Amino acid sequence: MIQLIRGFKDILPGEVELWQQIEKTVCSLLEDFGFKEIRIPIMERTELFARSIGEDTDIVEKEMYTFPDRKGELITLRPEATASVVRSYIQHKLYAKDPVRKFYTIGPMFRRERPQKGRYRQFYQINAEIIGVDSPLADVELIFLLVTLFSRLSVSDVEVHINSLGCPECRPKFKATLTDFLTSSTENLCSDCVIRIYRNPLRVLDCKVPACREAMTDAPSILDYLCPVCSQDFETVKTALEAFKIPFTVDNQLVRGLDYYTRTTFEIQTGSLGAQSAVAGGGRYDGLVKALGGPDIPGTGFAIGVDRLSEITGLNNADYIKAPDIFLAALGEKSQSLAFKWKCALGLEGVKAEMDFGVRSLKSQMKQADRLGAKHVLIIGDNEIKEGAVILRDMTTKAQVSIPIEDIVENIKTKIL
RNA sequence: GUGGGUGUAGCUCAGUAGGUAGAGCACCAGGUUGUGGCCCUGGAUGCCGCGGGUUCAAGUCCCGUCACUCACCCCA
Repeated sequence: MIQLIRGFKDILPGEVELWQQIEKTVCSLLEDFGFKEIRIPIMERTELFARSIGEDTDIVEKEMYTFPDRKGELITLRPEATASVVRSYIQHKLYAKDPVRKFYTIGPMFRRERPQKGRYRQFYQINAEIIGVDSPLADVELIFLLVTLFSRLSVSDVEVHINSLGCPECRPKFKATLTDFLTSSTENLCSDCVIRIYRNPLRVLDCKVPACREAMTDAPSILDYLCPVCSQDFETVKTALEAFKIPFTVDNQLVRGLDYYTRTTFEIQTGSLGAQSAVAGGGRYDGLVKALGGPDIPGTGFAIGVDRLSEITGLNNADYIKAPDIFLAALGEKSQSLAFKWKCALGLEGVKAEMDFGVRSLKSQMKQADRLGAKHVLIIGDNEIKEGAVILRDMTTKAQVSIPIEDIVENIKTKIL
C-alpha cells in the first residue's frame, strides 16, 4: 500500500464540509470589506523567499522544500503567501492603477517541520493583505476582521496579542541595546539563545526555556525604544482597539519568524491547541515592496492557519453535511431503469436523489435510505408500474402517498421541496 | 534535528505466565411474499506496522526499522 507523505493529510468528506463553511465565512467577510481574491502559484524562485523572509530565518534555513528543476534552477514550494502576493503586485505594476490594493488568497503552504498537533508539512492559510496604506488604522482593520471572524465561527478561548517591532529608524538602536544585555547575561541563557545573540537577538525574546524566560524578565523592551513616529503609530492602534472594545494584550516579547515585519505585529492565540498557540498572525511590512524591487510602498497583512482554525471552531460539521432529498427504491430491472432515468432528471432540477444500483430487497434499500439520511423514499416496483403510480414515503412522518408516474419529476418537486 | 508514547478487523480497543486471534460499533443476510431506526439469529473481514533474532512454539521476549502521535524547536 502506498501511504501519503509524512506531515501531509487527506481532508475527507465529513470533515471537508467544515472547511468549506470556514472558507465561505472568511471569504465573504473579506469581500464585504473590499478585499479582492488573488491566485498565486504554489512554486516560486527560491530567491524570492530568501530575500523576503530572510536568509537567517528557520523557514529559509531548514524548512523549505527547495529543489532544482530540470534545467537546474532552484525553485521552492511556497512556505507562505505574502512574498508571492507582493511579487505579483510588483510584477504587474498593480500600484499604477490604484494606490491602495486589498487582496486575499487561500491555499496550501509547505514547510518541512516535524509534524505535530496543529502543524503539518502541507498546511492551509487564508491571507489578507493591504498594500499602499500607511495609516495604522489598516492594522486595526485587520485585527478587527480577525476578531469578527473568530466570533462568526464560534471560536472561543482566543486572545489578541500585539507588539511593535519598530522601524529601520529605531530597531537598530534597540537591537544594539538588547545585544549588550544578552552578552552580559550569557551564562543564564540556553545554548540556542547564545547563538541567537549574534544571528537574530530578537528571537531570544520568545524562547520558551524557563531559564531564558527568567533571564529575560529584566531585558530591555522594544516599546521603550520606539521612535516618536512608531510610538505614535502604536498608540493609535491601541486607542482604536479600545474604541472597538476589542480586548488585547501588549506582549513586548512577541516576535515574528519572518524578517520583513515592521512596526505593529499581532497574533491571535488560543489555549486549545497544545503547543501551537497561534491560529492567526500578521503585521506590517513597510519595507518589503521596495526590498523586492518595487516602489517604496507600505503594506500590512495577516495569515490564518485553516488547519488550526478548523480544530477550534465551535461550528458543528454535521450541520453542513448534505443528506439526499430523496432515495429511489426500485424493485426489479424494469423499475430500476425507470428510477435511474428519474434520478438523473431530478439531479438536473437540483433535487439530490440517490438510488442503489444492485438488486437488493426493499428492506435493505430502506435501511440504506435511512443511513444516508434521505428525507423521502420513492418506492417503485411492478405493481406501481402497472397502476401508473408510485409510492412516496416521508421518512420522518412515515406518511405514504401515491403519486402518478406521469410528470413524475414535477410531482416529486412540488411534494418534497 | 532531539526526546517520550503508540502501532492487533473499516473504527475504538482487549489479548492475562510465550501455546497458534477476540469484543463492541460498523457492514452483509435472514427473522417480516415489497417498507428504515429497536430487538433476535447468522455471516464476511486480519501479512497482530515491516525486517531480523531467541525458542519446539512469538501478537506476546530481544534488536533494528518505518509510521503515527505528543513535546522541544519554530510558526499559521
